[in-house]
Amino acid sequence: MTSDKHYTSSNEEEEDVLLSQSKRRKLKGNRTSNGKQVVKDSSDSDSESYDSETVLSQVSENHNDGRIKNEDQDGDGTDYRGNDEEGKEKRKDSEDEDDDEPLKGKAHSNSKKKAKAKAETNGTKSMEKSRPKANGKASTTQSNSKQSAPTKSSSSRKKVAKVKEEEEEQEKEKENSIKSEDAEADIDAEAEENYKWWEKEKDDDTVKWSTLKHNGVIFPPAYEPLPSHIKMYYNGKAVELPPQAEEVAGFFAALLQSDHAKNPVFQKNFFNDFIEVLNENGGTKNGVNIESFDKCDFTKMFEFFEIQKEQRKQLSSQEKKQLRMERDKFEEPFKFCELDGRKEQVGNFKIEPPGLFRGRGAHPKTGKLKRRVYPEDVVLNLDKDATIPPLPEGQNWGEIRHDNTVQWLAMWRENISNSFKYVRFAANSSLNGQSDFKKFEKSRQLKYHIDAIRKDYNKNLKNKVMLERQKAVAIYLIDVFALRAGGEKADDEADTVGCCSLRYEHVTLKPPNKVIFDFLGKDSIRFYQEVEVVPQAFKNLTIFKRPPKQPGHQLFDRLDPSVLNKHLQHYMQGLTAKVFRTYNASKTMQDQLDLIKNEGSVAEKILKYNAANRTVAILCNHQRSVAKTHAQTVQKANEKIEELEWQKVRLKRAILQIDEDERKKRPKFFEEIEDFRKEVEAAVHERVIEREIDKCHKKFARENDKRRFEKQELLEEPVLKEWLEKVEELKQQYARELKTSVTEVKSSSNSIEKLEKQIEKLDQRIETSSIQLRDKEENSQVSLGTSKINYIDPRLSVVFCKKYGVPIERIFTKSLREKFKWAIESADENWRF
DNA sequence: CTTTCCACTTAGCAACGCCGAA
DNA sequence: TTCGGCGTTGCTAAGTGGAAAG
Repeated sequence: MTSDKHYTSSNEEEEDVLLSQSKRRKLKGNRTSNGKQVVKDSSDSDSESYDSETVLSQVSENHNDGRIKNEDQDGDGTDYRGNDEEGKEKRKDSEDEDDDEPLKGKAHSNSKKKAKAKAETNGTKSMEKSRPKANGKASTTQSNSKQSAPTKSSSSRKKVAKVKEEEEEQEKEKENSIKSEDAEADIDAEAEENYKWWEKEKDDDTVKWSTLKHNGVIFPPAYEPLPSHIKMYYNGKAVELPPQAEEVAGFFAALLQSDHAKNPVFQKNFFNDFIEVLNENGGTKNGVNIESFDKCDFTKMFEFFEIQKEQRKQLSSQEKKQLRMERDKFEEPFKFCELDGRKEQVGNFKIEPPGLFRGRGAHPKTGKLKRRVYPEDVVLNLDKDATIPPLPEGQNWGEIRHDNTVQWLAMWRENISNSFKYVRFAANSSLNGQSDFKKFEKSRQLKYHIDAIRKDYNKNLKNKVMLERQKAVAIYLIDVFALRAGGEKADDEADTVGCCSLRYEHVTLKPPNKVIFDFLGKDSIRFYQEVEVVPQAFKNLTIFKRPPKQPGHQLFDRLDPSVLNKHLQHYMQGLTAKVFRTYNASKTMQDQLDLIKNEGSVAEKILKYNAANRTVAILCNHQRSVAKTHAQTVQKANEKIEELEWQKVRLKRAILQIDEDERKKRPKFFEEIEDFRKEVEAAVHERVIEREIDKCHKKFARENDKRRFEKQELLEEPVLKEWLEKVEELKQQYARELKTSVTEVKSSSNSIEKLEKQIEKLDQRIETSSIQLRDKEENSQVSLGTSKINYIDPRLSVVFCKKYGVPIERIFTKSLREKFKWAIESADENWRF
C-alpha cells in the first residue's frame, strides 16, 4: 500500500479516537469540563493527520539534537539492537495497515467503566452472598483434607498450578518422608534462623514453598457498645442507636478533628453508609429520624474517646508493661509461621479492623464504611498436612487453599473496591528477600541495555509512525524523569496519573524546549517540575497536544503500560517500566556515593550519605507532608543560633574592652559586633530572661512536689521571689549592656585567649546547628525512607559502610538490617551496582 | 485481542516508643 | 526523672504487571 493511503486511513481513525475519547471523558464527568464539545469538534475536525504532520516535521528535522540528561557518552555508532529494531518497525509499518490504530481499549473503555461501576454498587451484597457460599466450600474442604482440589470456583489457572503442585507434592512427600524426618531435627536446630538462601541455587520460582504451616490470623475485637450516657445527638436530642450503627457513628466521631471529617465527600459517603447500617438494624430505638448529616453531633462520643485515650496514657509504666506483655503473649503464635520447616515471621497477621475508608487525595469513595471481616470471608493458604487453625464453635474459614505458587498465608476481599487483601510474610522473610534480590538484579541488568534503549528512543522520537513516537517519548520521560508507568484508572478512584495516562492539561510547553509537568501521581502526591527536554521530544509533545486535542484528552492516546512493556521486553527479558525507576535510583545512588571522599567523621559521612539518599528521593518524587510543628521547630533552631551569635558578640566586645587595639589588628573579626542589630539583641535578651523566669517557676514547683511526696516542709514563696530577683538582676544587666554595648563578663574568663577559645567553640556550635537546620529544612518535604526501602540497592549502602568505616546500624534500622540481611552478608567492598 | 482477576511492590501518615536535654 | 522531639514501626492505600477469562 502507498503511504498516502496509509495516512488517509489513519486520519479517519484519528477522528475515531477523538470521538471515543470524548465519550469516555464525558463519562468521566468532572475530570474535564468539555467532553461534549469534543464530540462536535471532532466531526468538523479537518486538521491534518498526525502522521502527515509527522513526516513534515521529520523532514525538517536535523538528526543530532541535544542530549538527554542521563545519556551515556557512547562513542560507538554501531548499534545492532537498534538497527534490528528499526528494521522490524519498518517492516511492520509498511505491511501493517493497523499500525497506527489507536488503542482499542481507549475507544471502549466506557464499557469497562460501566461494568466496574455495576460491580461496585452491589459490592456489599456480593460480599454477603459470598459468605455462605464460601462457608459451604469450607466445610467440604475441611472435611476431606486430602484429595480434592479445594475449590470448584477457583480458576482453571489455579487448577493448572494445583496440578503442578500436586505432582510435586507427591514426589516430595515421598522424599520428605525419607529425608525430612531425620533431617528436620538438625535443620531446625541450626539452619532455621540463619538459612542463607542467597548462597543456595534456586531456579524454579513459581513454586514458593513445599510446606507452609501457620496459626491463622487475629481478628479485631468485637465491638463494645459505649456506656449508656455517651450518645450522638441529632438536632440536640440524644439518639439511641443499635450497636451496629453506633459503631459506625463512632468511627466518624473518632475522626472529628481530622481533615477527613471536614471533607464533604467523606461526610456524604459516611452518612450514606451510616444510614444504611442504621436501617438494616431497625433504625433508632427512640424514634429519632436521622435525615441530615448536618444535624448530627458526635462531639460527646469524640470526647469520650479522648478521655479513654488519656486514661490509657495515664497508666503507670508497670501497668503498661503488663498489658504489653499480655498482648505479646496473645499475638506470639500468629507472628511466626513455618516455611519449608523453617521459622519465618508473618507480616500483617492482623485482619484490618472495620472503619471508614480513608482514601488519599480526592477519592470518590472516601468515608465509606469498610466492613468487618469474619472468618467466613477469609481464605487460608497452607500445606495439606498443616493443622487448620481452630476457630470458635460455629465459625468456619471461608476456604482452605493449598497453593504453593503464591506467597500469602491468608486473604480476604475488601468491600470498598472489591479487591483482595493479603496476609503475607514479613519483610525479613526469605521469600521476600529473594524477590527483593531478584528485583535489584534485574534492574542491574538494565545497565547492559540502557545505552541501546536510549539510542533507540532518541532515534524513534523521529519515527514516522505515531505509535513509535509515543513509545519513544514515553520511555524518554520514564527514563529521564522517573515517571511511573501510569495505568488507566476508573471513575471511582482518585484522579491520578503516570506517564501513559498523562493528559493534555498536565503538560505545559514553553518553547523552545521547556516543559512543565504538573499532575497528581500515586497517592495524589503532586508532581511539579519545570524541565528542559531534547528538542525532538518537545516537538513530539507539541504534536501530541495539537488540536483537536483538548484538556481531558490523553497525551499518549495510543499507549498503555502493557504496550510499553511489551516493547521493552524486546530489549531485555522482564524489563518493564518500573524497572527504570529502580535502575535510575540505584544508579544515581552509586554515582552520588562515588563522589563522597573518604574523610571526616562518621557523622559527616552519614550526612553525605543522606544527601545522596536525598537526590534519589527527589528523583523519585518521594514527598512527605511537612510536620505541623515544623515551622516552630525551625524558629526555635533559628533562635538558638541567634543566641549563640549573641554570646559570641558579647565575648568579642569583652575582648575589645580588654584591649581596644585588637580592633585595628583584625577589623573583620570584630565587624560582627556592629552587624548584630540592637533589635535582635533585645529580642534575645527577652527570650533568655523569659526562659529563666520559667525555669524558676518550674524548679520551684518540682522541688515542692518532691518535698510533698517526701513529707518534707515546702519551700515558701519568698524562696521563689529570691530566685526571681536574681533573674531580675540579670535582666538589668542585659539592659545596661544593650545601652552601653559593654559586656559584663565574669572575671574568671577575662583573658583574651580564654575569650577566643570560647568564641571558637561557639563558632563550632553555630556551624553544626546551622548544618543541622539546613539538613532539616531540605528534608522537611522529602521522604528518604521510601527510596531506601524500595529503590536503592542495599548492597550500595553496605559497601559504603564497609569502605568508609560507618557502622551499618547508622544507615539501616534494625528492621532494615533484617530485611537486607542478604545484602549485608553478601556484598563485599568492591561490589558495584 | 480487551477486560478482569490476582498477586505483589511501593507509598505516606499516624501512632508508638526511645533517647537525650533540662 | 520527666518531657518533648524525633526516628521507627505499623498500617493500609495505591500503584504495577502477568495471566486467565471473555
